Amino acid sequence: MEVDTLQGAQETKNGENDFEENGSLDPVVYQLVRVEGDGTLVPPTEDEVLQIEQFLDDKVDLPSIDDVGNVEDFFTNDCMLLKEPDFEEGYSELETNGEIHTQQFDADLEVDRLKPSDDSLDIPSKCTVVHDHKPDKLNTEQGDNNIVHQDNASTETPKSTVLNDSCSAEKEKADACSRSVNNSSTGPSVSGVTSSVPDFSILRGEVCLDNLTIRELQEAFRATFGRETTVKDKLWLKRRITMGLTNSCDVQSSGCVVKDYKIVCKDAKHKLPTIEGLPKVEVEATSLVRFQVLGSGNERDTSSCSYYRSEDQQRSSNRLKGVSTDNDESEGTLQDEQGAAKRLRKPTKRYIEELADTETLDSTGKLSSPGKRAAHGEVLLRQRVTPLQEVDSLSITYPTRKDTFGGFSVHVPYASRMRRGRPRRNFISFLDDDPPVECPEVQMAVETMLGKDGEHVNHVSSAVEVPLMKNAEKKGGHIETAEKKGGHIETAEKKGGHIETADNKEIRSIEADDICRTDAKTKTKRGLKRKHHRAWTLSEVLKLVDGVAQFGPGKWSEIRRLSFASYSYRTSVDLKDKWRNLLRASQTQLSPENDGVCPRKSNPSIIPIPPAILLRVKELAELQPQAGNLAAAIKFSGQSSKVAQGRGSSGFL
DNA sequence: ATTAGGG
DNA sequence: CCCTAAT
Repeated sequence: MEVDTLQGAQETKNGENDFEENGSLDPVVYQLVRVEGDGTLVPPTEDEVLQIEQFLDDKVDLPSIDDVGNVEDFFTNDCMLLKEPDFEEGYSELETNGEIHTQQFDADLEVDRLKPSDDSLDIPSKCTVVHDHKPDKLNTEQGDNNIVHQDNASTETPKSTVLNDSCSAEKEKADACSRSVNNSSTGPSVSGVTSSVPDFSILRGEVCLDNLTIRELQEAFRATFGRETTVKDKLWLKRRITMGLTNSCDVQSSGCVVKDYKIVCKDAKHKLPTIEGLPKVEVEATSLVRFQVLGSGNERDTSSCSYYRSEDQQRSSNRLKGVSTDNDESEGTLQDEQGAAKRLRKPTKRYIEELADTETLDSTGKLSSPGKRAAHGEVLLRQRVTPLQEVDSLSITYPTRKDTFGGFSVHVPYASRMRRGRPRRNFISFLDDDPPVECPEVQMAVETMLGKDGEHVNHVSSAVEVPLMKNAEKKGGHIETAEKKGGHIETAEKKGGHIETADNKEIRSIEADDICRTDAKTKTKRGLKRKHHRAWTLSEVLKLVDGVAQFGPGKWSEIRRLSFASYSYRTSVDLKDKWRNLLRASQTQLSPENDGVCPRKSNPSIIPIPPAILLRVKELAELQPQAGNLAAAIKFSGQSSKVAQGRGSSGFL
């Protein structure tokens, strides 16, 4: 047997980094290793590394500028990430300093007075203690793999009882929640159609999370995250679901209503206390967290619950049945038009070259049949990877390096520390030199960044800071001045050269990736250095979806400017690509043929995109009749088998 | 410079 | 993600 652990080594700083003092976390250096049965540490595979990094990434991404000021919620969320009780195996996070958590909890409690009973503060009782590896105490916390593990279990074993129960429960809730609209039965009825597909209908329409039973909450959780949970904790579930749907840690534990996968705040009074300190623009400006205050504060949840219910559920039933009938006709005709309207392009140069290559290879006898795409692809791939020709392509041959931590000497792949690392630069100088007096948001943002910074900056070699400036000059400082209203940032931009601001409220430091990328691009002629693959975060996906909902598909540059201002590494092309993938995913993964069986489930390191989001994607795709699914439908008609199986990278984070 | 599409 | 055509 083997146990996978993520071992963390903390660099102690005499409590200087206490949260209370400067708002930053204790820096923790994580290193991913695999602990074999005999206790030896073995470097992980690249996939594992990436997976964990993604996990960490996600965590760090959470308090993105949108959530400036909600520090306590960041912690809450952080705790939740670590806390979830229903874990069994997989990677665990070992933290050498158990006090960190309690610190966080304390802080959380302190700030979070309105939610004194917030259960998410519970310290997990199922912590496993790993001994002897470190002088400090080690707490294992829930990792990432377990999530997937759960998901597998859930997809493989249909739980009819749960579904049935949720059906009846849904009715109950409908009764309790609404005075009219008795067709609510249509909603629950569909939930039984596919047993293995999460019942997203539970999130369809307007649902008061407060009124759900634990089981319903669990179902909603499953609809949100695509995996099951055994957590019995209502508050936890509610918060988690809310966070999932709103993609924010800025959630409240009660008073929230889900309407079509979006969190609708019913009660303005329930707003978090921290928000009051910030200008309202801050909250409203974030397209992501759209707290729509429906009605006045004294309006009760139940009253408006039923309001949207009827039409929503009708829509949902239609949708779940597949493409509605009346749409079929119009879409059919539209398809042709669209297909004709689709951009035509002549074969690319590369395509021609590839053909030529194939032929030459074929003539030399190295490649048997030029028609076989697979073989062709392999050849091309090999050509691309051949290391010897490009000496400076450092990415190809990284064996392992010896690394020591905790007195252990371990071989660690270079890849694991080649990149990663969030902000690689401390803002101290920036703060000192350029005090943004009039802009409290910026101040808070910087502080938050510092908090984030502290987590990672310590294990980052300072070497990257050198090319940073150089790079900043080259690329104009990576500054996004899209909607800058005041000029006071510009001083900072001259100094730091790595500040990206939009709306005067989003600040972000350039990542080493950017540097590597630009460097590679300018240095080496043809980008043999690929942009580092950054797995799409759930939050990013949500931002994208929201952006599309807001600006419409195709407005990638707009979306990037407004919704992705804090993600300098996502280009508009990236957004476009991701959206395309999401579309595919929404069409394959949600289709009944797939029977909800998550494709590629062989690889448990990949988290499937929550079905709820996919549904939103699908909605948006249907809503925008111009392109999307129609064009795709044409295409799929040709090679439907491939698509039906849902291969390809779509649908996963 | 952006967008769409193929790979 | 990358590349390139089209706009």
